Amino acid sequence: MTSANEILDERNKQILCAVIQCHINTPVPVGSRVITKKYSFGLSSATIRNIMADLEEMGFLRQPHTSAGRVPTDSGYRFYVNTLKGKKNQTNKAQLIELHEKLDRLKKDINTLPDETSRMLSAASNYIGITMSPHDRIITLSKIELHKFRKNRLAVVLITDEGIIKHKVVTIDAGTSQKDLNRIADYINSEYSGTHVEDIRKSIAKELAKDKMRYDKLISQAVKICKSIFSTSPDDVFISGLSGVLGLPDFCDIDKIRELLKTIEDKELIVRLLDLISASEGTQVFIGSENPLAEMKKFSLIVSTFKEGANPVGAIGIIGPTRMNYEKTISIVDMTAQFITNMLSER
Amino acid sequence: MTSANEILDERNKQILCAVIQCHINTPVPVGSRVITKKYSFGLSSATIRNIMADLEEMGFLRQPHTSAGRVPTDSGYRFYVNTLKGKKNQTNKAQLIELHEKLDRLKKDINTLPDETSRMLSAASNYIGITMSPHDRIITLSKIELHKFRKNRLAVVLITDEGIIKHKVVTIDAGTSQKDLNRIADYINSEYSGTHVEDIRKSIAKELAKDKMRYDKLISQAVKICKSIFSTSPDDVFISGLSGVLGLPDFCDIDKIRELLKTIEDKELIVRLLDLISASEGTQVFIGSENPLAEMKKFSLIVSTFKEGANPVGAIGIIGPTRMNYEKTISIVDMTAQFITNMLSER
DNA sequence: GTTAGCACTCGTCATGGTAGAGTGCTAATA
DNA sequence: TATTAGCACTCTACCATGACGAGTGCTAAC
Repeated sequence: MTSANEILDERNKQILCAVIQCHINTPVPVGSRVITKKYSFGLSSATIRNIMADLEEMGFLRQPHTSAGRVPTDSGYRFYVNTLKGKKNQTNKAQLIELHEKLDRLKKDINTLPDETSRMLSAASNYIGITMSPHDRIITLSKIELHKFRKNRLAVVLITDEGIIKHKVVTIDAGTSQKDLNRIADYINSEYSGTHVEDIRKSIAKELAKDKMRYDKLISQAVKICKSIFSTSPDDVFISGLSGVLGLPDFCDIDKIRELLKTIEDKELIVRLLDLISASEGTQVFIGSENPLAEMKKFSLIVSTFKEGANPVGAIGIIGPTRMNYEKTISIVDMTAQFITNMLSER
Repeated sequence: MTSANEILDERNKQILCAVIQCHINTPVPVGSRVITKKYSFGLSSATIRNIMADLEEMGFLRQPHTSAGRVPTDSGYRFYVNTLKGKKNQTNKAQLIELHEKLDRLKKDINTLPDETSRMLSAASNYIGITMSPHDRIITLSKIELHKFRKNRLAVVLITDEGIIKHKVVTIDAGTSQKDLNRIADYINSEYSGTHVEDIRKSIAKELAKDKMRYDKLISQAVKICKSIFSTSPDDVFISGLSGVLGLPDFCDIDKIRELLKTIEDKELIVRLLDLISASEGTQVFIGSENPLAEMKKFSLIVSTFKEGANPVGAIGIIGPTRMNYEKTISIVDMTAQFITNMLSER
């Protein structure tokens, strides 16, 4: 917040950051004495106490109970994260190299990439890694294939310019022959190849709205097929690192765990979340109550998008406790997104 | 175990079952008094106590500590489950109908069926539902399609007689044209259509072992492609109901939860498990230490397979605490497997 | 073979007392 | 005027204690 920058003088800012760093390292409320010991502000614990009382009044810290140390509030963390943005990324070089190596090992197949990436994210951060495959809005049809089997089943396979493959089984009129289907496929391919899938859907909807009778039976079948395959599905969300996060002292409460699991299990929710987020550019940080999802207001979320050329083709992110190592985690998410973007452009 | 049937007389069996039923209903050790109150064996608590001491000696019950009631051991549950097998399924009629309705709502698409089913299983049982799509061993190639994009990328799409679609992206020689690929696809389709995928893999391996030079470049490409797409992947495992299970008093221990999550997160493990299991017929019950997976020896597992004609095309199961409502859960798994088998044969 | 009765064991819960960490306030200091 | 030393106060965590209740095992009587 700029407001925080206005209210706080340099010294108070430094002490606030010190408190937060302390608390990120050790999951207990931090008292005035530890600050004087660990940092050399040249101030006594009494002075630190006064300042911490001020910071509490301003809403950056709070006391779990009287005569305990202080813990940061969401706005405290927010201030801290904002100061991080300003300064150059300080993440450990060795760690950086390790991350790069891990990323390099990811196969260059965009279809397995999300799963691998979410694993990698959780391993690197010790929090929960999530990835989402591209939204239809930004993927481009390369080819559609239709293959009939059984008497009235149709396998529809969609391949995009980005190398993404989607498939679906739909039911069709038993009368439709494979020859008809080939004609339909040819029609769609010639008409829509190179078009964004989202635009195809819109176009199809428009055609549907017009007088249906104007089209012959085949086209109406084609429209039906397209309509069903071009709908979004939450199958493309990958989440990992659940078991690891339970080791953190922040997750000692079983109800909190349940809440988290419930949110994460509902992939529709995560789709909505990442969808919402991929509208913006760059790496974003949501701290506790800032979280767009009500179910996640006790956790923090760091997300970014990766791109193919100018189009964002997917989102990645990390979910963790609000008491999170923001510096490290932000750089992991940021670097991963950039790395994947580069990787995709190299192909 | 038949050994139990030999050792135990009718009365002892009944009391053992009574203790187990009590404990399934309320998650506390059961004492001799509650047995006399809830059941009318016409025996005093003292007699029940003596019998319970006998049952403990025989390994069917155990005391968490002196002067606590008894809880069943794994062999206790095993005995109980065996008695269930004998008698006619007593599950609540209303529940049965509800289950049927839920199952009916599942779409008849074998590609979305596993996910939907696992959800349904967990909702019906309040435990964890898992499903696995068919193993290659038992699925039959209907058609393979090859589609080139970018300069050296190939989308391989596999459609089986069962209606299952699999896809993969592989890297190929940039020199291979779409025309060549069509020829390869034609070759595979003519040569292997109607063959079990597992057999195709074996055949391919054999051809590879022979002098490679005997085949022209195209065939060797084809072999390479087949080899890569016909490998198993753990993407076909669906798990749900995690958050629900945390409400159970059996999961009050955070370490136990972590153990469970770790097992479940590693889908390779689950693949191995269900693979192992689908070798046998019918509904199988694994109680605690009976579990084939070391990581799951604190939980119980009930599994079954569903079939397409004579071939099992997938496995379903439920994971829960050893203190599980076996009667209900077994019937849920059993019925679901049968229902899906019927559904598939109707198509 | 069954049962009543009794002594015994153990976990749970409420109580109280102590130690330690950390605060807020006040008065003294630079 | 800002800082600090000192002190009283508060609250938690921890431990020991004791009462209570649930449940057992054993014995003697039926």
